[in-house]
Amino acid sequence: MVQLKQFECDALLRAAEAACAENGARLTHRRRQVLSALMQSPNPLSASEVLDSCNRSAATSMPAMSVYRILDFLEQQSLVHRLASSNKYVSCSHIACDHKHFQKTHFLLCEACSSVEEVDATEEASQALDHMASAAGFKLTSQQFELSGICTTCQNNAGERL
Amino acid sequence: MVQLKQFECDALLRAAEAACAENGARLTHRRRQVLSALMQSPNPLSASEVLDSCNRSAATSMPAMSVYRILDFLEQQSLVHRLASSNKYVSCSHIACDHKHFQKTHFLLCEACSSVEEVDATEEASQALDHMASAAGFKLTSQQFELSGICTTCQNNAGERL
DNA sequence: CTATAAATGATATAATGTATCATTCGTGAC
DNA sequence: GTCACGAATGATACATTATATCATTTATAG
Repeated sequence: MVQLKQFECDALLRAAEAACAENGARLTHRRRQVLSALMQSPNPLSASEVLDSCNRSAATSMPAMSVYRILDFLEQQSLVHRLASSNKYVSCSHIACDHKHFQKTHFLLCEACSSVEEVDATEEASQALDHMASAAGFKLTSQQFELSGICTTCQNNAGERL
Repeated sequence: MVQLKQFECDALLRAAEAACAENGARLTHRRRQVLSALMQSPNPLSASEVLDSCNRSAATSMPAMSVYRILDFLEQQSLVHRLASSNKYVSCSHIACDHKHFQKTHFLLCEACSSVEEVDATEEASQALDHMASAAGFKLTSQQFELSGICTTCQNNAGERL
């Protein structure tokens, strides 16, 4: 997950608008504010962090209520993902491309810098997990997991400090 | 995860007491109340559900504050686990045996009945996930994941209803 | 028995999320 | 254009969940 430059952000917002339109929904001003707050953040944001971010960068202040509503909306549109483990939100990294969200995406969470990487599941991993679950009689319904670790950057930083 | 009979519960409480003693900690009355509430529940419980459960089954009412404190304590002692995805707690299924918590345990969460199964990670799955993560430059620090699915019982129930 | 630290009780307050209804805005019918 | 309608937002109240703090009680060692 990388902080976006303004022109990249604009392009994504246009793509998001198109995605909404396909579903008969609209990407309103408020929704755009929330989505771009998430797109511009290098880390996942909680609802109130989104609120703060919106209120810092805009003239008219956003009601807290709206943030909750809009995050739900954006999640339904698959424009943002909710990370259950931290109850925070990230903008989807597939807004521009037309990945139709196979439900085989995982999130790698860096414990050091809190950055998030959205990765496609490998066949290998999917099968291994399915296999493990079925040994306990479970049939997995979701293949969207949140895995904790340390990202490349932070591994390097740790090395340098030694 | 199965609701425990009273005598099983007592045996586990004794084992838990011993585990605490090893760490120089005590399993007090209040802590015992909280732990047995979790052991007797077939599902994970939130902090306030634990509180309700304690207050239903005891004469003296427990302050809410204590529940938070005690859940933290029990988690440190590895007697209960916190499920990040739902922010609920389950009693550890290894209290009696001396699994020393290799950090290679996963939780299978049934979406239908909310029951939880604690399973050991397979080598296969561990490797596949490590491999997937390292392809994105991540080094996994935890191998304790929460996987959503449907348990055997609920699969069968669904079949019968058709 | 007493000093000490740990644990609990009690209270206040912060943080987060939901329910509800009035108002505004965008869109299509006319 | 403007009117009616539904969607979206604003505003308020409230419920739920969690933290901070300090007084009190309890267990244990000396």
